Formats: sequence, C-alpha cells, structure tokens
Amino acid sequence: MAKHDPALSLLFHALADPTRRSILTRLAETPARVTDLAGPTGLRLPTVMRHLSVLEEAGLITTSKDGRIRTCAIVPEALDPVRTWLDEQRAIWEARLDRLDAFVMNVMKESEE
Amino acid sequence: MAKHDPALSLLFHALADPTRRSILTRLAETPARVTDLAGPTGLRLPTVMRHLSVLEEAGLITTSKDGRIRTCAIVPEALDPVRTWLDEQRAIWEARLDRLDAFVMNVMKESEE
DNA sequence: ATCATGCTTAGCCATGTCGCTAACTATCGC
DNA sequence: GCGATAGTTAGCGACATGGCTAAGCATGAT
Repeated sequence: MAKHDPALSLLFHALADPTRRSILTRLAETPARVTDLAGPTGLRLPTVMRHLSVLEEAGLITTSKDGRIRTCAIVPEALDPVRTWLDEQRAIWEARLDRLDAFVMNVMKESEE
Repeated sequence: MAKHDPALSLLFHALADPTRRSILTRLAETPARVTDLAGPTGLRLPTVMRHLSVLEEAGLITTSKDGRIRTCAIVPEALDPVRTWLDEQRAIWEARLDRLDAFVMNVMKESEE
C-alpha cells in the first residue's frame, strides 16, 4: 500500500510552498514561459527556476525548450497520487471514528490549555 | 479562493514527511501515547515530539495530557482544506485541458532529454 | 521518601530551503 | 557580427528541518 512513498513526499513538499502553488494555478490557465512566471511573483529568474525544478521533479509540470524559450505546462494527472492517498486516509479515519468517541469526550474534559 | 493560504502550506508541509505520514496512519487505527508512537518509528522521544508539534500546528492531530501521559489522536476533518484545494485545482486543470493540446503535441515532438 | 516512567526542554550538528547577485551561454533580430 | 533577450549556472547568506544527547520535571507505584 506504499506506506513511505517518496513520490508522495515530493508532491506534498512541492505543494507546501505558496509561490509554487500560485505558479501552478497560473499554469492552469495556460502554459507560460519562465519570464512570464517570474513577473507576477516578483521573484528573480533563478529563484523561479528553482521552484520550477521542484515542480518538475515532483512531476507536476513539464517543460520544453523551443529556441531560447522554455515553456512550462501543468501535468493534470500528477495530482492523482495525492488524491488517492487522501481517499485512503479518509476511508480509514472515518472507519475509526467510533474508536475516537471516548477519546474526544476525554479531550473536551481535559484540554484547557 | 484563498490563493496563498498559510494553513494549506502548514498542512502540505506536515504531510510531506514520511515519518509524519506513518504517525498519522498509526493514529488512524487508534489514539496513542507519545512512547507508543516512538517505538515503531525507531526514533527518539524528542524527535517524535517535534513531529507531533508539526502535526498539531497543522491541525492534523489533537493531544491531551492525563497525568504524565500525553495521548494523541487524529482530527479527521483536518484534511478537508487539502481536499477542497485539490478539487478546485482539478476542476481548473481539467477545464483547461483543451488549451493544452497544442502544447502537449509540441512536447511530444520536442522533449527527448 | 524513593525510584522508575513518561514526557519535556535545551542545545548541538548536518543538511536542506529559499531568496539573492554575478557571470555565463544561447538564441533572435538586425 | 552586435546587441538585446531568455535562460542557466555558481555561489552566497539566513534560516528551517530532522536527527541526536543530556539533563530536567512531573507523576505513579512501592
């Protein structure tokens, strides 16, 4: 069941940064050049490049170079593993909710911090 | 719309670590003491404590102390923002798939690296 | 009162992250 | 070829992360 999936770690880590998430939503509109992505963020090119590497290594985007222009685009199915993991967790978590009842009541009594 | 949601960053960052994910799946079975969580991971107590703080600050778990024993439990609804974000993204990404067609064909022609 | 247990705090170390600048390479338009 | 444009590489600094040990504190059992 892939307990310690490294791909999952890459994905979550890539998504943990607000700049990278905004790059993703920007790319969701339409593919863009590196400079196009740097503009809105207010970041320098090398900085954007690094974010793009992280996104690409996580498999969230693809890039291709035509002449001196590198175009970046999202890879829609890249989020599938995340969604799968989330579904698995929700299934387990909800299945065990009954076991939590006693604990929750304990918490409501105890946690006054 | 929450473009740069800090809570989302906390969540994704918390989930990016395999150890923390395994702690979560362990807690999905049943609430546990700190020592119970340290055992399987092979990590020292202070290390586990840090992971627990990260998880708690992200809102993924609750802890309560009874005597000298701290009990940890998952917060099932904590994953909701992640799920919401994923749903939003999928909606946008899929809606723009048509715009990607031209690019994808370009990629298949270009990317031989 | 004493001792073992369970957690907590403080602090160290190696490594990773995120921003930058400066300098380099590679293309495109003339 | 020359200069502007687009991207890349190298390397720096500040800070975060993930592991550890050692020592402290609080509670429960004897």
